[in-house]
Amino acid sequence: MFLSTATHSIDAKGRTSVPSGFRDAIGEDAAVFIWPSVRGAFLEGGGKALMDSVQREIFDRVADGSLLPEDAEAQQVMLMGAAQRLGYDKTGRIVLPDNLRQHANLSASATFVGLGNRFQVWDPEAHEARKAAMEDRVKASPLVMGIVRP
Amino acid sequence: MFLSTATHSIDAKGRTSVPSGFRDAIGEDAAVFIWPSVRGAFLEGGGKALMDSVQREIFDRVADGSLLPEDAEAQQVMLMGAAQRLGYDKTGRIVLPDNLRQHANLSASATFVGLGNRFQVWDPEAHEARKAAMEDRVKASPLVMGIVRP
DNA sequence: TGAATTCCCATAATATCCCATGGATTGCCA
DNA sequence: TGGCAATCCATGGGATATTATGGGAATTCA
Repeated sequence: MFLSTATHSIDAKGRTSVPSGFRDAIGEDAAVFIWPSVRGAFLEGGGKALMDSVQREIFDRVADGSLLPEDAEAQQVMLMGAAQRLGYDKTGRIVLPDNLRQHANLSASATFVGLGNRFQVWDPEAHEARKAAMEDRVKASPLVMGIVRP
Repeated sequence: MFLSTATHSIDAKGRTSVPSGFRDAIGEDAAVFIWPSVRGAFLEGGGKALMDSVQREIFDRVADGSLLPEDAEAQQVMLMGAAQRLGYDKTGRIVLPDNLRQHANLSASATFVGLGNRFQVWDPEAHEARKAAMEDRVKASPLVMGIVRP
């Protein structure tokens, strides 16, 4: 499970460390899958398990009629077509390709945000602003915590 | 799994490199299967596993009555009948036959787009236009990401 | 025999691996 | 509980391997 938030530096080679907790969540195949979000200037990602889930989810929805084949293909193009498999070395580092860096406006460092089954990568300042907005929204919505089924 | 997008040059002999990530996804039999799309000026393709899946899928749908035998044969003609098995050499290159090149209007380079269990091959500019359209479509349709079942 | 195709080698750019280091945290044991 | 040792983590730099691509030699086909 991808948990917590960590900011790591991006060195001259474009390398950055995947948070160690994320690596534990991924399992044996040492790689993350990252793609540009269609919803803003940040990256989305996960492990192999997430990619498999996405693929199955798209298939199932087309099969049960809740997603048009054209929409399914659009999502596949924007997700699978843009996603990169980034293997990390023994020290847990990936290299962020230029196109991903540019999409998220990443320069000296990157903020990894765990979201359970997936994670996001933000420019640190952009994430601060985003987080403030999220806090307001949470306060105005029905909180899950407190009424979770035991 | 076929992931990411890569544009590779087509040299004077008609050779182009299959993206290395695609080769990893294919396995031991060093070949891709490519055919002209019936939906537009691009190519569709995959590995041996995809061809087997397509064949089984067609069979199953005929068996459960959701596909007419005549339609099944039509699809077989346009898919199996048009598909080419293109083996790649030690450096990962295939030669794109003329009929495929012409169908997709390929000249100096080809863009490979991973779509999970399959991929597409586009002329680079055509793919840019297509991708923009896909992005609009994605923004207007229910996103799979974010609500993937854990 | 001529044209096309396949195979093989070369190369520059890039990505990957490997070792080293410092800082912080954790664990252990008195 | 306090302090020392060991471990883990993030990061830097250099060495190695891979990739994409060009060109030539060998082979096949008509």
